[in-house]
Amino acid sequence: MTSRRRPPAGAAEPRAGAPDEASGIRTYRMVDRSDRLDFEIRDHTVRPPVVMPHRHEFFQIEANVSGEAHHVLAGKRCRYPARSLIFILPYRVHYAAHEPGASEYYVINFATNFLRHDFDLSPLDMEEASIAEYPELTPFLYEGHVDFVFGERDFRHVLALLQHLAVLHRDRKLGTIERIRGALLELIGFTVERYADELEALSGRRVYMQGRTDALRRVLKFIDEHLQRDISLNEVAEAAFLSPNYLSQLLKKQTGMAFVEWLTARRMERAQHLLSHTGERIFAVANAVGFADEAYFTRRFRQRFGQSPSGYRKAMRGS
DNA sequence: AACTGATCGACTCCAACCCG
DNA sequence: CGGGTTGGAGTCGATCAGTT
Repeated sequence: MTSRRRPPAGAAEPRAGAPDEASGIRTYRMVDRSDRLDFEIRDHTVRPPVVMPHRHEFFQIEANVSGEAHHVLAGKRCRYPARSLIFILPYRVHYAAHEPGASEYYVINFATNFLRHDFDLSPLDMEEASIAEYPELTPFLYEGHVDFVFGERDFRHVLALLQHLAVLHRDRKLGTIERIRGALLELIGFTVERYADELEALSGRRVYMQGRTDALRRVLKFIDEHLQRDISLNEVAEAAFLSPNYLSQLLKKQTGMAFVEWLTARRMERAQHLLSHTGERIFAVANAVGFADEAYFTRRFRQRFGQSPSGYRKAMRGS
């Protein structure tokens, strides 16, 4: 971001549960749903689930322990019986509905770079990730095509992992994050192993939940490649051979986010990585993710994550 | 070094329109 | 009907200057 003024939008930085007024679909951030910005697990006693179609910027795994339920993913009603898991990729419109008062369930939320520090896929590119390169994404990619329902014995293992994660999350110390990551990978890996045949067959047929236009793909690629400098809507639109206004609408429709919102989200994800894994000064981190003004960067960071960049760095190093 | 306040203009949003 | 464009009004993010 150089000297040019950078822009806003009616759809500013998502406030708690980003209101998408056009569609009524909200986009939640970790800070909206969790005290922690990296990982959270909670059960049905903590708070009711969101029962309206919504998206989030993070990964989500839901586990229905008992009781009738169903979930709706991208408008398609899917099974979600007792002893089953559902895996939700960032930005997928979905919701789960449980039988009132009768269901027991767990919800796990985790940030996009929680499993791998070097995770470099843009959220929308995740939908077409290779399962050889990103095996941990497999159940997320094929949610809606496979019902991840377990037998009693297998689910005992799943439930034990969930309970273990809940205990770890409740009392974090130095090293706990690594244990949480390990247990989470075990949960995902266990699921992938149990459904390996179906998942490999789907992967072989290159079945995806939804395709996106080439134009949008060009846009997201361009944004990711130029995050570190000033990018204007006009420039991106030109690179994607679209009109700026149409690009604005397209992005909103596909992601629920306005151009600057999306750009800032990607910038902040990269900033989080730099803060937790390098000793770069705040000024340098701000510059590296395209903010010429560290002050402004700090404010946007706090707005998004509920804490300052330095506070975030301390928290990450301490946990 | 990190953060806040005040200001201004780039961008979003929306409705109407074109085109195939 | 879906993909794309146009144009104007109002919003809110980027910046500079100042403070902690």
